[in-house]
Amino acid sequence: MPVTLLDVAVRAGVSKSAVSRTFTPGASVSAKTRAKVEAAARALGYQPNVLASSLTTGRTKLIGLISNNFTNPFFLEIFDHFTRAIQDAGLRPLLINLSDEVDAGKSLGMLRQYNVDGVIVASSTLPPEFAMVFHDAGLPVVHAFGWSQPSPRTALVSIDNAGAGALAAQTLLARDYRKIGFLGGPESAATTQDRAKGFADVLTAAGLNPALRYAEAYSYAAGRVAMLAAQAARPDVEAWFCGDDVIAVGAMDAARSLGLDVPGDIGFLGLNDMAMASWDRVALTTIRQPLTQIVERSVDLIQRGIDAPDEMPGMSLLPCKLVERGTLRALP
Amino acid sequence: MPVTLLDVAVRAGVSKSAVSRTFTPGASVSAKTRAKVEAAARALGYQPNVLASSLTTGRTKLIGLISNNFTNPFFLEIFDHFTRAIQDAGLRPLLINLSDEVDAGKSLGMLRQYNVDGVIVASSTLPPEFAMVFHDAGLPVVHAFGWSQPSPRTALVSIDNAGAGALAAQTLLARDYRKIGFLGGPESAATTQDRAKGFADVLTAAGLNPALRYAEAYSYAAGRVAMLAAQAARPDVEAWFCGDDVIAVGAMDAARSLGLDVPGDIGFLGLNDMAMASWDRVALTTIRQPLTQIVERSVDLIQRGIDAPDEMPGMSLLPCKLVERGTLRALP
DNA sequence: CGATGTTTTGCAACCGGTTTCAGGCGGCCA
DNA sequence: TGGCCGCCTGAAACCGGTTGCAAAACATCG
Repeated sequence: MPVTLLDVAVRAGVSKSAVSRTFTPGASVSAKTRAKVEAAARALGYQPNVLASSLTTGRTKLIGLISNNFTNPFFLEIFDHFTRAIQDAGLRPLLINLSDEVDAGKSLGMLRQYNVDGVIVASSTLPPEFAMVFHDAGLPVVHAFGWSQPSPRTALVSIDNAGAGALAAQTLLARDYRKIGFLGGPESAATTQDRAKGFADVLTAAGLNPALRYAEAYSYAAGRVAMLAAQAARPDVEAWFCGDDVIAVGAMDAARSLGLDVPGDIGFLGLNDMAMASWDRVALTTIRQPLTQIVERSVDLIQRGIDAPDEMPGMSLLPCKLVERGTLRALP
Repeated sequence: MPVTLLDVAVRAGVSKSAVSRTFTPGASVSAKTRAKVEAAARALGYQPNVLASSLTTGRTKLIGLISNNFTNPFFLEIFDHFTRAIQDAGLRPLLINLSDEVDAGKSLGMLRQYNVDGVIVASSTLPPEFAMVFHDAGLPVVHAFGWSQPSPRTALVSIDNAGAGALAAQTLLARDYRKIGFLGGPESAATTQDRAKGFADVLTAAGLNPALRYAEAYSYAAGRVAMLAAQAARPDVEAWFCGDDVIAVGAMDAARSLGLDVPGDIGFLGLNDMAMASWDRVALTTIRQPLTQIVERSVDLIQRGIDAPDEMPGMSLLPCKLVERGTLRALP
């Protein structure tokens, strides 16, 4: 049923090679032949079969897009941007939902069956070793939203997590908060640790001693229970920097359920700037991740990795920006 | 670099065919040969190349997953379920983000290049004709969350939209609302029309005349502006049934910005039951779509379509259920 | 033990492309 | 007009698998 290269060749009265060359950029075909082939191809509605050509070229234009975060609404925005950027680069995303799987080997197996040209790991909770597995298998890989190690062995695009933590601390200090806490995502995630460190360093330098607490997941529910516990343990804290917007919302709802007013009695600062942070009923003051740039840079790096597999992996740490809304008290 | 079938054959001391047959369920191989091959394959870490085999079998185990809704948070849940269900069925999702593209031909071209085995269209705003394009091209297709036509020509899995509208109307009537409105999604979407009709039919039968209004998109912002306009035109309405949760939240925020109390002055009923509907600060009374079942049924139908391409397309309309929270006044 | 029937096996062709290679053709120059 | 060169072209091999077919191996039975 589908029309093949041979069909086009016959109709155009040329060889298979001629047709193939017509569709291969930079190949040697005369203008006359090309015209005949293109006419025939158009008449027949020919679509070259990427899979067949991948056999000889070794290129599928398939990118494995791996994530384990299908519950945090910020990731819908991430997927939106990633799928568009991948498509616009002439590639196609093969999506892998890890759920709770942490064994990269299984994903590697899946992706190798399809000969993907590269892999993008979009996750802030997976360890660098996860991405390394693909690297070791010879696949170009970019870890987006990952942990900024001193000398990363895979390409990495992320925010400067320590910098974001520092910005958060400065933001709270500037608003005259002195009893300050950090409510991070899962404690095991290195991104969380970086944020905590950048945050704590600034505060210690200011002679303060921040409370440090962690939610068990990047979710509303986890933020809620973590804040209930935090309020029991540290009711003195006046402002919390949360490692994620959705955790922040959960935490704020917990605070309100205890009769506290935001930002009157207690302040909250988020991280990400998800779409819902700007809803009236949320109006979360937060630190924005430069999502568009992270995605653009990731796709750019993956393409580089495909074109020049031997180049050193790149690392991009992008700066964050404060977005002022209504969950912190005003500047004095 | 990657190990091929031939490598395994050489190592096991058998022919290519023997190796191929070992990995083909139901093929004729002796236990002895199979053992040798499996040992060799294991030792070499062999992964059969799905793409190469697809050349002869015509099967890629690739499913095109198409959507144009990457901003409605409910769709993150949908993607989560779909990607998992597709993976669990031994298939892989090739994701296409339509953005504003409405020409199915372009997607068809992309997907044919990869010889996908089937297509799932996950969208409540795309017309049935969109899915038909794939059907006409000979590809199994399922339209999930689509419009329930009397005699669908492609497989369809969706809620009973008219039924959901009727349930909404009954819910509002039971709570003694009499001035009632419908704030739907895009007016051009047939799903919206079905919901409006089911809703209006019940109310007309009760001697009432509902206000009908439409938001321009399934988004918070669209819900907000639509409600501001609605309040200007129909300030008498006491309860609105919104065609989507996120529209409902936008509408409620608009109402609050006008000084109205929910549910004291005005009631709201949503549709979907997205995760955030249960957040304290939302607590939206809404009609739940049976997401898990819709996804399961869709994947089931796609597999049927692959196995028996000539069968009649199936249609599944699943019932919805009311989820009571805090945005409607209590039952009398 | 030979005849017959049933598995199992390898060869070779094929899927839809790409690419090497040798030769054909036309153009240019002397 | 002949010779040389460079650009195009088609034949054929190949990518990594699958599968029809015929022969080999094995099992069964009289």
